[in-house]
Amino acid sequence: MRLDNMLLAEGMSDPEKGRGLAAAAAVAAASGGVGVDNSAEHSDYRVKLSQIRQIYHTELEKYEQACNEFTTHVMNLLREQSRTRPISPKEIERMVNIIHRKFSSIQMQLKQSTCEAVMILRSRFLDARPKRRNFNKQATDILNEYFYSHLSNPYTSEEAKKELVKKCVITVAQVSNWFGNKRIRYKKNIGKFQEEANMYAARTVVYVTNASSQGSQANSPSTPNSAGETGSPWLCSAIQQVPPLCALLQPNS
DNA sequence: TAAGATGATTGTCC
DNA sequence: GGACAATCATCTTA
Repeated sequence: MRLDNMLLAEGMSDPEKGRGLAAAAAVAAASGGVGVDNSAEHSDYRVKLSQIRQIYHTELEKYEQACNEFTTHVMNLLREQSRTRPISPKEIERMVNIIHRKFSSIQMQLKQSTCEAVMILRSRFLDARPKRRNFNKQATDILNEYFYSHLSNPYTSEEAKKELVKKCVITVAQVSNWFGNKRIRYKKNIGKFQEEANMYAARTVVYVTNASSQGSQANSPSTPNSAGETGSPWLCSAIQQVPPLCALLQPNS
């Protein structure tokens, strides 16, 4: 019963629907007019689902035909035997029932295999984790600028997060992930990030200098938290191990 | 193609 | 619930 429900949910119970979808999906796939990877994958999924559906119905028809043929064959045999011994209608009915039970158990196996195939297909196409994409250069730049200009306290407030989300065109979770990864990787290997830190710190210095020379306050990144700030535990454990960076980040440098 | 870089996930701690 | 640390999975580069 559960198998039937699942097959019904996947549209397996309607052979015509299967053919129609298969044709539509095949046309979509062949035309190449699929806008995004996702829908391309989904059309591939539909094509494969339709193939499974067709195989299922072909096999089902075959089994039904075989069942009928075998039943007829056994009936004929019984009729032959009835010449030599008396065969009651009950006995014939019993034999037919046995045959039908056998074939329905085979059908059940077919349904089970079909369900398994559909589930594998689903897990491969629909439930699969989306592929990772690197952020674009601009987004990485913005995130790095914020990180290095807030080295003394590289944590994002809700507001800053929202702003970074807007600027980088990524999600809040991605911003949080990025900062989480960055903090850990920076701490683990400050030496490796020194050059990068110097570069972004220099950028910030230039930016702030330009901004102040124009008589305006720097507004990007939001609420710039002077990187030269002292007293932060983070600063102590991280930035102070990079003397050139420290020098660069001194307020009066 | 291997190694390194990087975004995402998971488990743990506070 | 957020931060951290370890790890996974994928991408990029030499």
